[in-house]
Amino acid sequence: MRDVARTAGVSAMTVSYVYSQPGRVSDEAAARVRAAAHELGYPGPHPAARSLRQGRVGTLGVVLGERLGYAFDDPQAARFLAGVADVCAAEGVGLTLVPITGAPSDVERVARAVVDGLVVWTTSDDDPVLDAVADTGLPAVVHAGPHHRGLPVVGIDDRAAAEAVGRVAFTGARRPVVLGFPLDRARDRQLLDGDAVGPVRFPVTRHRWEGLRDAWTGAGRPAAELRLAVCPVNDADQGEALTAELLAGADRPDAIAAMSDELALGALRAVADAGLAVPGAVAVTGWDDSDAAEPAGLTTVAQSLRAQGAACALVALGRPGDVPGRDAWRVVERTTTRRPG
Amino acid sequence: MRDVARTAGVSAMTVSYVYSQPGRVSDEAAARVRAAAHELGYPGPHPAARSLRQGRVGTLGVVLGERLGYAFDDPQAARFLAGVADVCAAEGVGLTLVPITGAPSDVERVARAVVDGLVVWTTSDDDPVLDAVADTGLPAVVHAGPHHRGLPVVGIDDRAAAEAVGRVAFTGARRPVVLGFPLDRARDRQLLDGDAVGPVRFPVTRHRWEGLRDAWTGAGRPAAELRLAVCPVNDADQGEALTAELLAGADRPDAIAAMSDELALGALRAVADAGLAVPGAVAVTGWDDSDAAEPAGLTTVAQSLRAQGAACALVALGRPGDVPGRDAWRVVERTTTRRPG
DNA sequence: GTCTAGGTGTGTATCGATACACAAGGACAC
DNA sequence: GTGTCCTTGTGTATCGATACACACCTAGAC
Repeated sequence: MRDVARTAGVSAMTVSYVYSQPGRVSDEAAARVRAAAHELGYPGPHPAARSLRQGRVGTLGVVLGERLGYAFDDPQAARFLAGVADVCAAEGVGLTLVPITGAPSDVERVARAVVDGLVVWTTSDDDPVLDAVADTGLPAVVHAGPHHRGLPVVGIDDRAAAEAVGRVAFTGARRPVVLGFPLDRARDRQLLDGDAVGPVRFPVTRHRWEGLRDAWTGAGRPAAELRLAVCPVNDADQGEALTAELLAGADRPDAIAAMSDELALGALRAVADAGLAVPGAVAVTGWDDSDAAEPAGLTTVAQSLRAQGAACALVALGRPGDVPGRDAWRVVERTTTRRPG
Repeated sequence: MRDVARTAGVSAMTVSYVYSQPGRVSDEAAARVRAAAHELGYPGPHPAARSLRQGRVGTLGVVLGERLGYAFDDPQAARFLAGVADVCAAEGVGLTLVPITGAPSDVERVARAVVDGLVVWTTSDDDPVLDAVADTGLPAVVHAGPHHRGLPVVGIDDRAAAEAVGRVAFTGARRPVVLGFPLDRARDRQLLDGDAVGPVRFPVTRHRWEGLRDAWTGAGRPAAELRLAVCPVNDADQGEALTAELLAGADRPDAIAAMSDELALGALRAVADAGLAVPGAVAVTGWDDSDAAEPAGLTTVAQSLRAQGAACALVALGRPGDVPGRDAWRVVERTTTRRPG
């Protein structure tokens, strides 16, 4: 920049103004500066230097607690991120996915992120990344928990919603199964009896599980009867495969409450492949009311991950608007569940 | 940082080393520094300052030429970005979506992006963002064109692939239609006769259109007979709606070559709804061989957007590895097209 | 003729770190 | 006793811009 200034015969400040406040400089001086910049191949102000001086980067960080590809593979994450992206676009701010690998160095990666704020996609209670986020001192927000060191949390009351949808899913059922997310970061695939479920480290998984269990035990049934099948990955294929196994095994399920529409849609495929009737032989519920839920007639919990993503983005940009409340959900009953009575 | 150094009774450099090269400092000094940092609430080195000094940010920029949400809405973009994200994760680098709105200020946004390299998702020939990308002087790469000021381009030979799949799609057809992407950034929805197609500004659209047209005229048919239906948005609903209109109109199509699997799957739905047989009454082809193509029996062009995304990321990180060649595609014939003869 | 206002240009300090070269001191060999 | 090496700490220069206050000059008002 100094060279440009010299060549144009002006001071460095004038060059700076040409780029940052074009009105501040006379047309003639600006023309000379631009000519000199072109001649010397000066590409304009260096972004990092500008960020340092201005104390503003112009980008919002998102921490996924998973490898980056997850952002585009997991449909729920993608819906959430689309909401974040909407706000970023409106505010003219970039969106940076902070790289996470699962290694201890992740903490370091968060600390190095060049961003103006951080959004954390829901993670486990014991994820060290949460500390790193809090340590940055940047405006930050956690989606759907856990609560950690006073970081704000945006999300619905998963437990209440789970209990409500559970009551619908388990109507008339005798061998119910929950098709769920991983319990902890090990992400093991497993099938557990309801009284054998150990500590659940992911708050979303925990709350939904507890709510569904409450729905079952609230009807006077023993907790052990409600089984939990854990899908390591949230996609329809996983849901289909696991459901197929369950249907082929003893104690064929007659009600499946899934923690996502993707898992539920996979379950529906498996049920259809097994030649069983829905909801007659097997009732199925999902979670999210994604686009595919309605055509499939899937009973589900409607919440807007996109709206939640947008709300998180606003909070992390230091401009909290209307944040959807913890009660921003409802059960949408369609045709994959039984009517009471 | 200076305050921390003073409090710990060491120099600023020692503090710096504690964070950047922990082995370089004695345990005792490091402990004092950490204590002082904790006491003063020093969050560790400032990322922007560090980036400025080191000349490295640790993040890769992606320019989409569309509003950010597009990244998560458009399935092709998402597949491509998943590939970019894979590489970023492996390299421990972040992924920044550069905000684009369609306004002239987009150029400015690219210039301000704090990144180490840039990947441009295919855009129109006249997109000013390309100039801005070249001006940054950062390592950059354009996916699938256009070629611009020597920026490297990664992608397949769309025209050759289109001609190949066109020959399959149009076998035995008399009223073929191309279900295509927008022609220019106006993104108008329209239905054109083959000889009335004006300049096509998106290279991908242009190449696929030209290839498909070649396939038709190469069979000795007049160009005007091949119609082009433009879908503003790449999703199944658009493909379905537009196909439904075509099927209801005069000159009911008997072959539909779509520029994406999403559009093709929508077209299949519309054909099924109209009670027509595939491929008997209507043949259909897609593009990409996405996950849904195989179960649907869709004939399509197989290419790996994910692999292309990964290759682009490596190039933009200044570490070009094996870039998939322009011939990294093939036609996968399934059951939605007719057999010749 | 003087005073005020507004438009332009400049200088200095600063944003917060790190690269690099160097110095001090101890351990060790011979 | 001295030469070498290694560990550990320090100082200085620098990365590349911008905020802010100030100086200058020209108009116009009265």
